[in-house]
Amino acid sequence: MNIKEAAARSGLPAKTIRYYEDIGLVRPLRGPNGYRRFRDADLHKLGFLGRARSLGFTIEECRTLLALWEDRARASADVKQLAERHLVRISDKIAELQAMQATLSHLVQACAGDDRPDCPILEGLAPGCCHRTGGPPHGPSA
Amino acid sequence: MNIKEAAARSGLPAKTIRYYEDIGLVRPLRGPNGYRRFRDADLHKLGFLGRARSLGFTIEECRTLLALWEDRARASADVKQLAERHLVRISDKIAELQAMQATLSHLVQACAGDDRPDCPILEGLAPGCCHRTGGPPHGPSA
DNA sequence: CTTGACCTTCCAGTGTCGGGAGGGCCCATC
DNA sequence: GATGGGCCCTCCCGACACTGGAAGGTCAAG
Repeated sequence: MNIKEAAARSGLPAKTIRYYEDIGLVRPLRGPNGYRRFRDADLHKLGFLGRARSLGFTIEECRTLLALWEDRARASADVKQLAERHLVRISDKIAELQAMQATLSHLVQACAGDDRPDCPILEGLAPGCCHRTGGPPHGPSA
Repeated sequence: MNIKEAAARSGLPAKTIRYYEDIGLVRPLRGPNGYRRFRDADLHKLGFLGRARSLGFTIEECRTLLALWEDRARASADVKQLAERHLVRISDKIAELQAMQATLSHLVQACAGDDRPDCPILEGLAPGCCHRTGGPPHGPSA
C-alpha cells in the first residue's frame, strides 16, 4: 500500500512515516515510480513505534526496542531494564511538574485576581522574596 | 558588572543571558569596548526570568509576565489568568505522564526480566494486543 | 611582551516532527 | 489527447530554548 493508507492504518501522519524512514526506523519498498510500498511487516513496525512513542520512549529507545522486538532470542531483562529506566524518568518528570504545580498554585491562591495591581504571583517571582522550591533554574527541559 | 558576574549572581548561564538579550528580554548597557554592562535592574529581571522559567512558563509567557511586572498599573487578574492557564497545562501534562506510568508499570510488573525471550512489554507494544491508554500517539511532546 | 582570562559575534546542532514549495505520477473523465 | 484532481516525491525552513564551538578582540597581571 502507499503511504496514505499506511498512515491511516498506523495512526501516524505521513510526514512522520517519511521521517522514520529517513532515520532508518522503517524501510518500505519502492515501486518503479519511486512511491513507497508498505507491507504488513512495515505496518506492524509503525504501530509498534506509535505505541512506544505514546508511552514517552525517545526515538533512540524506540530503535532499541524495535531491535529487541525483532530479535527472537533477546532476553526480556534487556527490555525490562530499558522500561524501568524510562519509568524513573517519568517519575522524575512528574515530581518536577508537581513541584511547579505546588509553588504556582500557592501563588495563585494568594492572588486576588481583581483590577488592583497588588499581585503575590509577581511578588513571588521577584528576587529575594519568599521560599522557593529550590530546583535549578531549568524547569521544563531535561 | 560584566556578563560573568551577572551569570553567577542570577544563576543563569552567560549563554542564556546573551540569548535573552537577543530576543529582547533584557537590554544591558554596553561599555566602550562593546562589553555588556549589567545594572541591578537587569539582574532583577534575570532573576525573575530564571524563576518564571523554573516554574515552566514559556519564554513568551515570561515576556508577558515581565511586562506586567514592570507595569505598576497592571491588574492582578491579568497575571492570575496567565498563571491559571499555565496550571492547567501543568495538570494536563502530569495526567498524561501518569497515564504512561500506569500503562508501562503494568507491563514492567508482568515481565519476568530474566534471560528468556518472553516479554510482556514488547507484546504489549505489538499491534492488536491488550488494552491501551488510548491517548493520541504523541506522548512526550506538547 | 606574553599569557590567560574574559569578552564579542556568528554558525551549527539538539529532538521530533509540521508546513509548504516545486514538481512528478496516475486515474478518470471529457 | 487533454485536463483535472488526488496522490506522491524531495528538499528546505521553522518551531522551542538553548548549548557548543570557532575565530577573534580586550584587559589585567607578570
